[in-house]
Amino acid sequence: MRLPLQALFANFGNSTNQLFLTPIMSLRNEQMAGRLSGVKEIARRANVSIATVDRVIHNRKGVSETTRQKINEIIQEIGFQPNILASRLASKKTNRFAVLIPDARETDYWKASLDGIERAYQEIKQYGVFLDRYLFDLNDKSTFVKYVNDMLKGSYDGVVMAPSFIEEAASFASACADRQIPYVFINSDVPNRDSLTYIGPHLYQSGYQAGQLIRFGLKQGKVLIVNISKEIDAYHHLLRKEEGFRQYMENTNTPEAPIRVEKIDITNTTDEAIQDALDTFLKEHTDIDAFFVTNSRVKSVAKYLRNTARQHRILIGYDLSEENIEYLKDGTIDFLIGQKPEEQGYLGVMSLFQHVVADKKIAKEQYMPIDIITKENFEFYKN
Amino acid sequence: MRLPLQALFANFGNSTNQLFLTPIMSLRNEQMAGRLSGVKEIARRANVSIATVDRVIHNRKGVSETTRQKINEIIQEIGFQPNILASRLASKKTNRFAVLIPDARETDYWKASLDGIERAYQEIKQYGVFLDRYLFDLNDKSTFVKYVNDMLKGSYDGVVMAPSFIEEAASFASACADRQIPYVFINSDVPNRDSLTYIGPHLYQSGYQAGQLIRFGLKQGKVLIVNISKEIDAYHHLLRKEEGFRQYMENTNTPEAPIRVEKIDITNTTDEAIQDALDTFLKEHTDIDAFFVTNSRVKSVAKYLRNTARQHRILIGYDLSEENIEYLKDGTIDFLIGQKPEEQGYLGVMSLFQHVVADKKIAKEQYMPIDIITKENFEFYKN
DNA sequence: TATAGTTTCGGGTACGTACCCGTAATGGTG
DNA sequence: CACCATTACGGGTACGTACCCGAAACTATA
Repeated sequence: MRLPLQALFANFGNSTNQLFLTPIMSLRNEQMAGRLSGVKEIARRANVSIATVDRVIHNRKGVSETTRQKINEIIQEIGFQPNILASRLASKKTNRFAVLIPDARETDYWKASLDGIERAYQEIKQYGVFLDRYLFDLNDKSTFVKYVNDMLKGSYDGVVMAPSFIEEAASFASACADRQIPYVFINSDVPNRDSLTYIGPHLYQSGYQAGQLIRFGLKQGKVLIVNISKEIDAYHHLLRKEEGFRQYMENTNTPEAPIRVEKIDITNTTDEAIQDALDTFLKEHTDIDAFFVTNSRVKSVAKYLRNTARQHRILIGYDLSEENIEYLKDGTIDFLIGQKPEEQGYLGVMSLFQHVVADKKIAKEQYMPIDIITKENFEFYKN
Repeated sequence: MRLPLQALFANFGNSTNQLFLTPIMSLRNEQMAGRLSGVKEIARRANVSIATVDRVIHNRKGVSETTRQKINEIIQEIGFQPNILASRLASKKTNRFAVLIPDARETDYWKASLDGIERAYQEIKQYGVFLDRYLFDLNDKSTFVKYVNDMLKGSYDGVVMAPSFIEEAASFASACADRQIPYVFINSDVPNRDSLTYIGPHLYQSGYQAGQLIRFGLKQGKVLIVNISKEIDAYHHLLRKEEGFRQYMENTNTPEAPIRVEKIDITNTTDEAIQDALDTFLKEHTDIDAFFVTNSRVKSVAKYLRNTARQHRILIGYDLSEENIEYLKDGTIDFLIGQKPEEQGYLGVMSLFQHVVADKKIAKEQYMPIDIITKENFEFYKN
């Protein structure tokens, strides 16, 4: 039995001051208030029926201005908050959401994201929410397009999507906007689109953070940035991380302790191709001290470094995949930067719910913490 | 691949009996709401009344063994999950919880914890839960004892406490156990007490993590551990961190690159006393490269280092207090280890709720992630 | 077999809110 | 002043579950 715990009331009210003054007595008051608050009490005080109070609460017509004001005053006075349990139970209203994310076959990053989506769904489905999941093939843009068309026919009340294919995602977003359907981007953003919210990493800053870690451990020397990506769209995101990383180095470089930055792009993502590319490059550049891999493919670099027993000082990459953690454990990888895919999925669905069902304000950007994961603390993190 | 949601309900579509009697719209609603799986449906299938189904669900007596089995089978078959909204609405049952944590005047660590508690309370109070907050004075053990006595008189259904005074907390725990009241420890544990759960940092491991960070940046040299605490109880917790830290150094020390560890205990926590103590110590030990402060008092060490413009390589401490963040921003502090007090408070209350109200299994230990906070990523973390 | 005691079960109402439907009050028009 | 359209409002039922109360069925005993 799962409870919709975090479903509602996401307001982070820090009005704790009163508590310091009256630590104990607060209960009695609230209990009292709990007993005689509610539409019935409002109706009694305003000398009207429950139905009229209900009309005021929901801004429906059919109430005289005098009565409306009187009721609103009482609502303010007793600080009425509707009982969502009863409310949602009584209204037979349902909502349909859809998510569009990559299929999880290739990586457990998207597996984690889907887990978060499921977790959110378990919590909110009792409130009369339905959720369809569309899992497209990252290697086949046409599946993305196909699902987009399906979704547009489905008349959903909200959409969560990972805009892996930027162009197509942008036009989908436009279509949603036309239909007044709120949409949420997770994992990566599409600039200049009026999404309900973006939930994901701050790419630039996470690269910047990687820079700090490398400089902290290296002091001076030569760093190699490794971009491994087949998809040109995804590549765009890697660039943002690279920018941040380079900027950090630039900001902190001094003549006495310089750090030089090299870079390699690998677009064939088979393991052999990656090993070959690294081998070729490193035969020519024997003085690389540290590696910054801009995504979860860091495992392939780790594999190379371990297999060749190549001397290196630092290896940093992204994401808590099982393979990556293995290399973290054996010391090949020094740091992993976590992007909380599970949390992204969870928040994506929840944000929609908060907006559509609970009518809450949603922050335009919800950046994930830039988790620094090491051999010493990884076991306290979930992906 | 699209996962068809309808599949979930496919099993229930064939029962035609009721459909003829029921108007189409009602059926439609039921289908939409996924409510062909409630007590009513079970009652219909078992050919009994709702009341009897209810008796089985709540293990009440007054049902023949035959009927009970039959109903249980149906419950299994359709995977019945009670609607918590309706359930909690119908039962007038209420629960009363209490929290006992330090007053937030001295530090915003406990402020954050209380925020988390409030956030949890906002979410669960509609389920008929009431919460009392007792905020004791960390400098006055008698307030702790006083509140403990108050709480024992209050006949609560559950308690969350920060066992700052170990002895007193332990005997309180015993008293709760006698009264069958579940209790949760947050922030620090009391060994050998059968608490519902412990929610807080893994002290030893967080010290171990600090060790990794210092070695990563320092390679070799001399480190000073700084324990600043007036309370002998709290001091015990600092020791656990120190142990972990020392163990890491021991595990990784090599003759070529040794790191030596010094230590200072400061028991007078006024700012002047701390400054004096540090000054005295460092006048005699001029070769300290790095500092590990075992709690949030790291700000005082940072203040000293900045004011004296003392050359140092690394400063690590605990907690995201505003002051600490200031020193993080200006580079005096290199790393802060976060212990998620807000999350601790939230989970403390929620765990109690899950256990008492929702009857869910709770993990015996819920360790917080050991967040590594830097100048580059702090803005993505809440305390 | 009548009676009392026990077990087993169903009807019905309540929880707090949503919303349909019917009616009284109001306003405007000839 | 009669008529109708419109506005303002109240009564009542439903949502899915909890639980009270009383009735039926069964068992045991004389």
